[in-house]
Amino acid sequence: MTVTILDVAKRANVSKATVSRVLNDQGGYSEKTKRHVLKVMEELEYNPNAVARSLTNKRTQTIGIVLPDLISSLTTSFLNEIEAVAHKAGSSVIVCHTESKGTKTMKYLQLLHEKRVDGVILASTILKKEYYDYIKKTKIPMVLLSTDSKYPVSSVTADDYAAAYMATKYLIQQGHKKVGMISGNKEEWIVGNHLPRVEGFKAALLDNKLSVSEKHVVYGGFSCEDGAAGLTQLFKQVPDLTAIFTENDEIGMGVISAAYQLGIKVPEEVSVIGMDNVKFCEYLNPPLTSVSLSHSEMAKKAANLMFEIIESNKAVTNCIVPHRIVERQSVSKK
Amino acid sequence: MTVTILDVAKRANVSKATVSRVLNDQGGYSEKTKRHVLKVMEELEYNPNAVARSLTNKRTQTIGIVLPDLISSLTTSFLNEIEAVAHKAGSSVIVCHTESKGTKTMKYLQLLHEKRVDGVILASTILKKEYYDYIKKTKIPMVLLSTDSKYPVSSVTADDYAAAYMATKYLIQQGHKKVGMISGNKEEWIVGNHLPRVEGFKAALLDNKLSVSEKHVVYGGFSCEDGAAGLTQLFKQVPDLTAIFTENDEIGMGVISAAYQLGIKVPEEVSVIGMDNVKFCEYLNPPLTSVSLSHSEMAKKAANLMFEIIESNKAVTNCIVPHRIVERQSVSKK
DNA sequence: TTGTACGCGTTATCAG
DNA sequence: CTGATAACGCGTACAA
Repeated sequence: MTVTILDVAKRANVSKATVSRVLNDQGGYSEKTKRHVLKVMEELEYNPNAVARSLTNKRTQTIGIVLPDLISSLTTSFLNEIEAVAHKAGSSVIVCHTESKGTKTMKYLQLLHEKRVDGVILASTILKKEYYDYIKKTKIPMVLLSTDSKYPVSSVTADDYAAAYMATKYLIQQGHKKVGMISGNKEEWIVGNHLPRVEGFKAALLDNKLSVSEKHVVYGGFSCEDGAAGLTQLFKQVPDLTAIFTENDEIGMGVISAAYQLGIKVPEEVSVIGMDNVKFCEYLNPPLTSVSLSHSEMAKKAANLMFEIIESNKAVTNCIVPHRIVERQSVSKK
Repeated sequence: MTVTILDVAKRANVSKATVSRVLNDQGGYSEKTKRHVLKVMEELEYNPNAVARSLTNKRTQTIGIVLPDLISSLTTSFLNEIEAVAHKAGSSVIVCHTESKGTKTMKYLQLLHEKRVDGVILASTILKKEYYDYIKKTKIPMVLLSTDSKYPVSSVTADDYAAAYMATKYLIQQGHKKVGMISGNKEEWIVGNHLPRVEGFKAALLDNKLSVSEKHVVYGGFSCEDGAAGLTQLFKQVPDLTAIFTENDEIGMGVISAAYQLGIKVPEEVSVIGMDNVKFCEYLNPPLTSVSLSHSEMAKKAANLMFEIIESNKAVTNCIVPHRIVERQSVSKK
């Protein structure tokens, strides 16, 4: 069947051990035998078996990433960066896609453990006690991506509160006094029982002595549809609105689209600022001003952290990536 | 350390064999011992080792998917569908991301073989002879997603030629006589040495006795930027243009955006039709008419096909998913 | 119904 | 420098 290390050994008149040694060039053999063995490998088209290797090694050179239903641009940024880093580190990545409600998360954790992945990156998912207990017991190295947690687990996140504050303050600085927010679903993003983005929004308003109430924010989902629906809802709740902060860019895209259909001019009649600074912002009409959370940077950091933990047992590290506003044409002065 | 099947066996006063049997409930044991063994597993928090299992099994319950740099919405559709199907089939998926030029493809194929994946889905990538020879030699089950090939390999694709033809014909039916195309990079999509979408475009024009020449199509990349650049380039090459067919929706998004910035009205001055019918089409200003290739359907089919091949050695199957035009507001009658 | 013993492909530990 | 040989954790004929 498939040629094994033993076949190579026989053909080369050496022992398995020697073949294994040159395979992982560990040294401890003559140049001559090395060349010979290498040649035989060529001839036999030998291909090592990573499964067998992993069994003795206790390393699979594979990490898992589990993530919920996210905007495709986010998912892609995360995946691309992580895969790139992993590949550089000689590892592969298994993707586990928990649907929105995250009931599958625990199952995936178990599955990944069964496959003996070297570590798992948990993205945009609240670390429940159940999960924490599990990874603690099994000692699976884990890093949280884009979520914080009260447990001692490494993480890389953005400062959602501060970013939302910044976005709102920006609007205020442009002269807006009546500003609303379209948020994503309440349940899904609860981190430690609060909504950092909503709180940042409110705080900025309060600090500038502007009116805020529950009427100023509408809760929906994270998609374009929700943005479109949110716009009319928000105007219903506070009719003299002049600016809107949307929890992410898809929502922002939805409101720009809905405004267009409704004949409301952006930014002349309403300004809108999004969040995430996803690629398409630049290509909307008008281009969407957004606060950049550089998800790819977060993902890259998370992946690098992961391998540091795997390889050198690095201590729990929590890192926060910076954010900034990138101005385009969806916000005007008031 | 970690508890193995042997630990369970000892504690339960049975042999490994018995434990193994109840583990895979193969029957051939008394209800009593089954319950007992199960209980012991619980107590010991036994977690099977998939690596060891794979070694004897010759099945890793893992498939690989290799794909190039694609639009994020495509990547996500592909991945989500494939992962869902795989998960239902009790498998995981390893993602391999070959950068645009695809030089890493061969390496990934080898890597996946080394990991002894049960099969690989190759997406949007030309099946070079080198790849084909390799999968033939190694007997890795493979299905092509969104690419055809002259080799006997299973595949699920769209009929790019027909779809492009349909898009162009649609424009013509709306009364347009001067229509151009913005295509993606020449090299990347060469399938059997031709560009089906470009050819479909040209054929539709010819069949309707309209003028076509190399001037009517500009070649660039597949992104928004390329669409934006393509627009001005195309107008330079044929100034009296009234309609544009773009090879994908991102390009279409780019031209809509560029047109807006240039003060060219869509669809009043130029109509544009895209391809792929990606989610965001609906939320552009104006919403982009596009020919739907239902990528998620393709991906689902591909994944299902993959498992049929793995499990029942299904013969080479080539399937083509249908396409249709979904009308929105970016095309007007002339 | 249950146990024994061997194989899966590598790596690692000792000897020589 | 090189070769036996024992793990690694599990499945499975074969035997009892």
